[in-house]
Amino acid sequence: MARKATTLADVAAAAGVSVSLVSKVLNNTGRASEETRRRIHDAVERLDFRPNALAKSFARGRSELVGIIIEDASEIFSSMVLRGAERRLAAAGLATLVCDAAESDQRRSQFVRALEARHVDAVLVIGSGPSGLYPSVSDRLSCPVAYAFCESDDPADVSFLPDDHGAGRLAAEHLLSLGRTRIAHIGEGSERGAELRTRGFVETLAAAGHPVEPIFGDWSKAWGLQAVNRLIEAGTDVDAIFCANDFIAYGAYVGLRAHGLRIPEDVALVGHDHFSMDPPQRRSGFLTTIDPNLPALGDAAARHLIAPGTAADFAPKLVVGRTTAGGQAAPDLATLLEFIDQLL
Amino acid sequence: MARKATTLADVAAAAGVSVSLVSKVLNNTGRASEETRRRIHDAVERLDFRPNALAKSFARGRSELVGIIIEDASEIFSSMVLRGAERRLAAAGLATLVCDAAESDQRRSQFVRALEARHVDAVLVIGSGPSGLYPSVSDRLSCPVAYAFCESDDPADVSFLPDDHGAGRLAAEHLLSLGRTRIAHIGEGSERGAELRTRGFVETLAAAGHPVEPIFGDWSKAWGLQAVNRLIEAGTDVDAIFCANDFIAYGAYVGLRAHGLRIPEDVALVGHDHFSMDPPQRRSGFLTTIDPNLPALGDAAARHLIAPGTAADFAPKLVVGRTTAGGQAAPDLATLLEFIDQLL
DNA sequence: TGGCGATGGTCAACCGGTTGACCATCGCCA
DNA sequence: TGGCGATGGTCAACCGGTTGACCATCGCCA
Repeated sequence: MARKATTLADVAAAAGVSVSLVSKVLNNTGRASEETRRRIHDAVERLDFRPNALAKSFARGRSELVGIIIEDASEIFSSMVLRGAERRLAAAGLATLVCDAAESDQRRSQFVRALEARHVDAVLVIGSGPSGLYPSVSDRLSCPVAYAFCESDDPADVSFLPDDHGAGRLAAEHLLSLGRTRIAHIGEGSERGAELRTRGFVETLAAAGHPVEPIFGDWSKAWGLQAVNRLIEAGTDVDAIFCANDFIAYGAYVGLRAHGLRIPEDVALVGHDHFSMDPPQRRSGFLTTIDPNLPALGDAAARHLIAPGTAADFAPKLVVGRTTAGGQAAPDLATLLEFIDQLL
Repeated sequence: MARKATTLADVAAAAGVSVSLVSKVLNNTGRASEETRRRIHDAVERLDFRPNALAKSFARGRSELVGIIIEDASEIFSSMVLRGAERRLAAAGLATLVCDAAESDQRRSQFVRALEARHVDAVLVIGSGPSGLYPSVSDRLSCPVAYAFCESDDPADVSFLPDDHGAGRLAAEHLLSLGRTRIAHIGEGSERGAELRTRGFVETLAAAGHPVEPIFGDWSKAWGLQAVNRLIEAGTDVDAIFCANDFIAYGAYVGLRAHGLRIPEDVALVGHDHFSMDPPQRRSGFLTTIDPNLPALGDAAARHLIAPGTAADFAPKLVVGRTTAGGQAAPDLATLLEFIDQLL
């Protein structure tokens, strides 16, 4: 414990060469004979030399640290983005300094100053979705900055947003591919992401000759239930529904079942988000849904910071479950129990 | 952007003093006349000097960085602990390097090495609850280490665990204070935390002359529902139930209502965890529950690292809701809708 | 045999702070 | 008037790497 760590100088002495040569050999720069390299690596091994990252950073003027400013780390979507970004950065040997700004201007400013002081190599901002513009912090930082899961209010900044329009299109294409034609959409009425999903969905269906009259509420299961009741009471004849998120879809499921409709035989059901809130692990297989691929979004933003220009795909993915897949066997007992728990 | 940052030397030149004096004045060490201090602070202001944290850390041999190894950052309980720890560390000017080990030995080792290389000042390990012992990493690190939300397998380490036994006691005391006497417990049968809650609950009631026969299942709403059915079908006469977590309590609520029982008039209901999984924000007011106070646990662990010996309280807290509080007005419409959504 | 490029290495400055040793000056007291 | 402690400051080494300039030696070719 705390025995003086071995330094480059120790290694140099042990190998009988200069400190600078050791540095060069370990960084694969400069020339050295095979014999000398071997002696140096031997010494490194014997003395268990691990370079002092602090000194290294200082000497290089690069901290090998990336700052991440996140508006709400406990929010599930942001945290997915964060997770994807962190993995990519860690793989590149970059550690991350995560700051939860908690929507506070003061905390945000404080963090920006702290990150600047620590000379981070780059900063990634993770916002709280596509609603509204994020106040740019780029001019207060002297390193590259990228914005993920939000759009900077400075057009010069690089922002990464999920493809909500594409998500809607994907849902529409899936339902069309199943031969459904009497299609409804239960949307959400206030957020930009929902609006884009609705547009992607409606436009794709319109182009295929199937006009849709979306109806709008909030993100809740209660709204999904209510919306289905409203559709059925109005006599609307549907064989497929796309819901703005999975909660709404769960509510819709209950509503459809309550009216004696079979899923997917009578009505195919598609959600969006690809997660159940019930115990932490994701469950899949039940609800067909669109996965917004948020870790890939974070990954793409991180890659942009590490190596600008690298192409990265973060398109939403269709996840087919039993609410659209036809002809599958009856659910087994475990699945059934899980499902009851889901609905409860 | 990227204009050469001002250094101590710039400030010293501007103030007409030596670099070392500036350093001493800014760190409040060493002596200087009022006049000189003023000139230095003026120069700092004018040149917008912000010390290079990288150089500072290097010179001091302290990184002002704390490593946090967390087994699953997306898990709600761990993340509460993390949040509490981060706030405390940030308040002390310490930035955190968070590593999500994802239960992988390899990643864990990798992180330990990385943290050691970066010369972090301390390391906090956040485990995944009181089940099992956490393999100590202290001997691979040359800085203080603390364990939160898990217990290290090395007795020499300092571990912080939630007081599950106290949580059970708290639930029992609350129900007793309401005059309930025919009390049941719906427990969970596999995890150590649940076991401790059960013991705290049962022991407290036994001491008060009210023996309890706990029944055990899993953490699900389905189990809560099933357990209530089982109790009622067995003819058990209860006026209060403590459930191992909130999910079970929700299920129990549905079961009780289905049997026409009023809550809290006929049966008082207490859960544990203090969160609803439905949309990210916590909702309260409905279910009486025990809050394990996990942010305070994280805070306490962080304080231990910053200033060992500091007393810190992280006892669980009783949160009284409408499932035990009697005599309150009927819920308003908004609450009712929220509740329906909760149950769905 | 003289010149030149390649090979294998050393030297010293530098990154930007911190810290202990040291020094000059001043006022006060004996 | 000599000595001493307090005041206000400077000097230089140090933290542990990195990097460009430079140098000696060697083999090869003209």
